[in-house]
Amino acid sequence: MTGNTNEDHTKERILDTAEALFAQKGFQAVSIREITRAARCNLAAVNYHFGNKEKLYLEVFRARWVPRAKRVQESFRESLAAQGLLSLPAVVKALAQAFLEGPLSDEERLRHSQLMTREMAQPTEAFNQVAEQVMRPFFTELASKLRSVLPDGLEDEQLMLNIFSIFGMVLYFNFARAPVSRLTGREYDSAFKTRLVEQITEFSLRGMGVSETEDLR
Amino acid sequence: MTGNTNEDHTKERILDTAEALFAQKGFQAVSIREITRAARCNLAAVNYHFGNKEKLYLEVFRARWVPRAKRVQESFRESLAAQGLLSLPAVVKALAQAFLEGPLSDEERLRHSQLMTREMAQPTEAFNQVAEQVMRPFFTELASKLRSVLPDGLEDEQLMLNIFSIFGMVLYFNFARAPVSRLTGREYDSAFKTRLVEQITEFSLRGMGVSETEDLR
DNA sequence: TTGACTTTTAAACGAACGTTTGATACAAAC
DNA sequence: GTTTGTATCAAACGTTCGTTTAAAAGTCAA
Repeated sequence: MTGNTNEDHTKERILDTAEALFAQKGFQAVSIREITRAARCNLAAVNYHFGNKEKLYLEVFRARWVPRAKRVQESFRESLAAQGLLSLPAVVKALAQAFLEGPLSDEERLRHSQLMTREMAQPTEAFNQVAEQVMRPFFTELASKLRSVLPDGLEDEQLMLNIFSIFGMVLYFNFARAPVSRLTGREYDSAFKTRLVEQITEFSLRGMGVSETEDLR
Repeated sequence: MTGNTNEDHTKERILDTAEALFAQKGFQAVSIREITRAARCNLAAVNYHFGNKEKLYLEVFRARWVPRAKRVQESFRESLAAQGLLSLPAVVKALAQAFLEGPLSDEERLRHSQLMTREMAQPTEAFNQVAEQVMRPFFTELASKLRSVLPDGLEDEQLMLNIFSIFGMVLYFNFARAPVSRLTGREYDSAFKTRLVEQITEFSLRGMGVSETEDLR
C-alpha cells in the first residue's frame, strides 16, 4: 500500500484547499471544480478520495479542524501552567491568549473561527463532532478550573453563562473584523490583537465580579 | 398606476420569504426557485420585480433589515427615556433589552441577527448600507450617551472596545443558540432570554468597571 | 517483465441553477 | 371597444453543478 501520511499528496492538498475555501465562503458557495482547480488536481479526485462533497466537508473537520482545536487547548494548558499558581486572572488571560494569539498563524486562526462560527450559527453534521469531541470536554475542563479559583456557592448556570460571555467576546473579535475595523479605524495587526487580549481579559475579570486586577501584565 | 404599498402583493411576499430563507441558509444556498415556490408566485417574478437575485438580496436589507434595525434603536431610546435619569446601568440594560427582548418577535429577532452575523463575517455590498446607515450612527449615539455617564478621561478606544464587548455578547447569545442550548441544556424560551439579559447587563456593568450595581431590576 | 493495485485523467451524465422570452390576464383611461 | 401599462405565466435558454465512468498512467512486489 501507499497510504503514507505524506504531505503534498493530492488528498492532503485537497483538504487544505477545501478548508480554506469552506471557511471563506461556506459549503454551498464553494464548488468541487473550484476546490480541485485550486488544489491543482483532477475534478474527480474529490469523489475518488472522499466519496462526495459532503464527506469532504466532514473530513475537513475530522482531519484538520479538530486537531487544531486540540492544539489551541493544549496551548491554553501550557500557558496556564507557565503562570505558576492557579488564579482567576491567570485562567482568563491564558484563555484569551490561546484563542487570539496562541499557536496558530493569523490565517489559520481566521479559518478556524470562521468554520466554527458557521457551524454554531447553522449546525450541520460536523457540529456533533465539534460539540462532543472539542467543545464539551474543554468546557468541562474550563468550568472545573474556574470553579477552583472562584468563590464557593457559585451556581452552575452562572458559571456557564460567564464562560459563554467570555467566549462570545473572543469569537466576536475574531469573526466581526469588518465592523470592528471599520468603526475603530484600526487594522487587525498584532498590536491591535494584543490590545484585544488585554480588553477581553480585563473586561471578563471585572465582569466575573472579582475586584483584584493586579499582576496581569 | 397600481403601485400601492399593499400587503400580500407578490413583491412583498417575495421580500418576506427571501429574507427568511437568506437568513436561514445564506445567499448562495437559496435558489430563486425555492423563494418563488415558498412565496407562491412564478419563477420569473424575482427578475420582474427586482432585476436579479443579488438585487433582491440588497432590497431585503434596504426594505426590511434597515427599517427593523431602526425600530430596535427606537425601542432602545424609549426604554432608556422611561427609566428616568440617565445612568450607566440604565443605558446598558436598555441596550441588552432592546436587542434580546425589544420590539421584535422571536422569529424576527433571529432572522435579523442571522442576516447581520452573515454580513459581519462575510461582508457583501449590503454591508455598506448596514454599516453607514445603521451601525455607525447608533454606535456614535451610544458612545456619546455612555461617555456622559462614565468617568471623565476615558479614552475613545477604550470606550469603543467596551461597546464591542457588549455587542459581542449580545450577538453571540443570539447566533450561537446551538452550542449554548447544547451545553447548558436550556431552551431559548422567554425565561432563559430574561436570564440572558440579566447576565449581559450585570457582566457588562461590572466589566466597564463601575462598582455600583443597585436598582438594576 | 509481468501482473495486481492505486491514482489520475478526460469526458460525459442528468439535474438544478439564474435568467430571458413571448404569450396571456387584468386593470384603468380614453 | 380599444388602447395602454402592469403583472403573471409556462417554457425554454445556456451554464454550472455534483457525480459517474472507463481508460490511461503510475507504482511496486514477485
